Amino acid sequence: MQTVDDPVELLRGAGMRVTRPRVAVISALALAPHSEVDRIAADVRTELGGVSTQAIYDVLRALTDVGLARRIEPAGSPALFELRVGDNHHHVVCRECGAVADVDCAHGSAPCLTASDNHGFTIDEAEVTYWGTCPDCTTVLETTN
Amino acid sequence: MQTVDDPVELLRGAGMRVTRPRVAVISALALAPHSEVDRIAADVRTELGGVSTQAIYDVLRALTDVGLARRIEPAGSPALFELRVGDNHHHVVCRECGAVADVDCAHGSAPCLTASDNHGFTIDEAEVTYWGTCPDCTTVLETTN
DNA sequence: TGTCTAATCTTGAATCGTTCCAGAAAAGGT
DNA sequence: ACCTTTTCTGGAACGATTCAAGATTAGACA
Repeated sequence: MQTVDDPVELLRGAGMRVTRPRVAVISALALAPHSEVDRIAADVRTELGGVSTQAIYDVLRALTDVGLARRIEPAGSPALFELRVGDNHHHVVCRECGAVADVDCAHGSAPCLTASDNHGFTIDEAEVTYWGTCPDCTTVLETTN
Repeated sequence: MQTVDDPVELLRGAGMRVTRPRVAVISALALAPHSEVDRIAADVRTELGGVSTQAIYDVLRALTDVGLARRIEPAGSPALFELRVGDNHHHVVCRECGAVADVDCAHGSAPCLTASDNHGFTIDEAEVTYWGTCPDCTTVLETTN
């Protein structure tokens, strides 16, 4: 899973131009999945020096458009990005600190697509967000009480 | 289902003050579930005249805090509100127009709480969002092609 | 029924995340 | 090397939401 594919390969494979900001963004996401834009921008700047916020947004949009990255938006959180795509996995989000972890789909490959009553909608994706408390925050809460 | 409980009763039952804006917001939500703040504000103003946007936000927060309303935030959409609470139901969202419909949980009462690997998280809710195309937009898309 | 106080509402400004715009820079095919 | 198209920069703008301070009001209690 943690196969950190060469960013250059990924970009070429998707028929995209290889630019420093893009490579840096992919590297940043490989090291820190579920990062928000600010975090990604900070990481990229650490590596490259000055890069405009706009460039980060543009790169992330380009990556998600071609399917190299995925954008998730848990309620109350800014957009988060990850490189793991195409396997219909889900997420657990910590109510306390916002930490996010991956969760493989519990029901197989294309599972949750079954809604009891779809109201005539054509459903193509089921997105599951588990809400709870992460190990760290659980510890803190117990200590506090 | 469409039991439009008396807003005043609901508020009293929750130990909340009964104010015109609150009653109007509840009425608006009863008639148009899954409304965004702007929509709710418009409906409330139609009924009461001038009400500040802030008041709408305050009322909605108060209602969600006591559990009379529920806030949902589909990715890319402003917050939506509904009165149907406590039954762990889910939503279908139209990718084209943003229309939202309710979907009863397919797996029973407290179902989706089972994650394959919870990474040590304590999970208390599973939120499912189905993405697809609503009947209206399906028709339009077919006509266009 | 009048008084009092905490809860609520108004007005207006501020914040956050994100997008739009126009021009400068640069990747990569020819 | 050159040229076209894509990408990046800088700065302004935007929508949704929240913050802050003071005026108003619902409802408990005398």
